[in-house]
Amino acid sequence: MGMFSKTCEYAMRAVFLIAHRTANGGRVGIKDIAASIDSPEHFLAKILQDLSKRGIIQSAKGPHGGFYLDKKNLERPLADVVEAVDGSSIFTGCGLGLEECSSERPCPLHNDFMKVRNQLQKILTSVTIGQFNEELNLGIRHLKR
Amino acid sequence: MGMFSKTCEYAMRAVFLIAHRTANGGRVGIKDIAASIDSPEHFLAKILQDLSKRGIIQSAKGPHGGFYLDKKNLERPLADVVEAVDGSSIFTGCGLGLEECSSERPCPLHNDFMKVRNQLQKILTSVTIGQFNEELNLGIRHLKR
DNA sequence: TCAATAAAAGATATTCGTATCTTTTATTGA
DNA sequence: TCAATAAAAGATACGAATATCTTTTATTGA
Repeated sequence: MGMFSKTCEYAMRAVFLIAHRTANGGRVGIKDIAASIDSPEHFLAKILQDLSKRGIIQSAKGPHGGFYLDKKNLERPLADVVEAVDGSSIFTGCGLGLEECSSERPCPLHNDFMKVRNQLQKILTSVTIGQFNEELNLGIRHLKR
Repeated sequence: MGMFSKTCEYAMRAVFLIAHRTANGGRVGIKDIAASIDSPEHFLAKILQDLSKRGIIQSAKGPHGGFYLDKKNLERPLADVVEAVDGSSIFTGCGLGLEECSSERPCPLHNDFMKVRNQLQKILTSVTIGQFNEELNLGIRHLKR
């Protein structure tokens, strides 16, 4: 696996896609999303249900229903999605898996890993969900394959 | 999970411990290692068997047997351990899990993630397995809890 | 040669992330 | 009111990572 769980990868791709597709109003359905980001439909549905319950994305049932994002959520940092799905351990956990690793009681890699984690956190908190809408429109950023 | 698999975390802690314990000759047994890094003994045994087969660590059977490291392996970069266990995807993979993510066909986070991965790779290739022996002796670095 | 030691190897079990399928609930428009 | 739509919710399945236990092989020293 990469830096994040598969679940989290799908979640990030999905929120980017939803932002891109609904920035000008409207909603996008689960089938459409799944096809657009190349993810298993029913599995993604579970993930989006969860994000919806947490208020990170919006959803509506029935005809013309689907997923969308309100203004506030468009400006939300991607870190919120990651934290909702994978937890905050990616930002705070020890690289060697120690429970009590800290500056006072460091593992061999503590100092080095702090830098990596901080950089990662900086990126994920500064990137917003809606930030790539234009580049996705232009087709110079991709969410599948 | 964190940045690496649990298997990889155990592997890293184990090689640091073996280096620390056998730098001045001798060997260290699996029970001792497992207790010293707080890992399940039989599971760790499998991991070390694999590292041994790959030549990243040395082992000897029988009385006074155990695991150890030769001079060459002491100077090996930690990246070799990570790559042996988790593969190289941590250094090269797309943050969003895309197969064909590249500078020519980037995902939204491609540029940002390249920096993180490069920094990680730089750290893991510059850190050697034997680098922390002294600090482990002094008890200012830890490998358990 | 033999008994003790310790890793290697094999078999099996468990847990969790991932995935699929079915049923239910809410919404819409005719 | 009704049929169609689409997400929510529930149940189940699958596979890989994690973990445990047993048997085998190699080595040592007496």
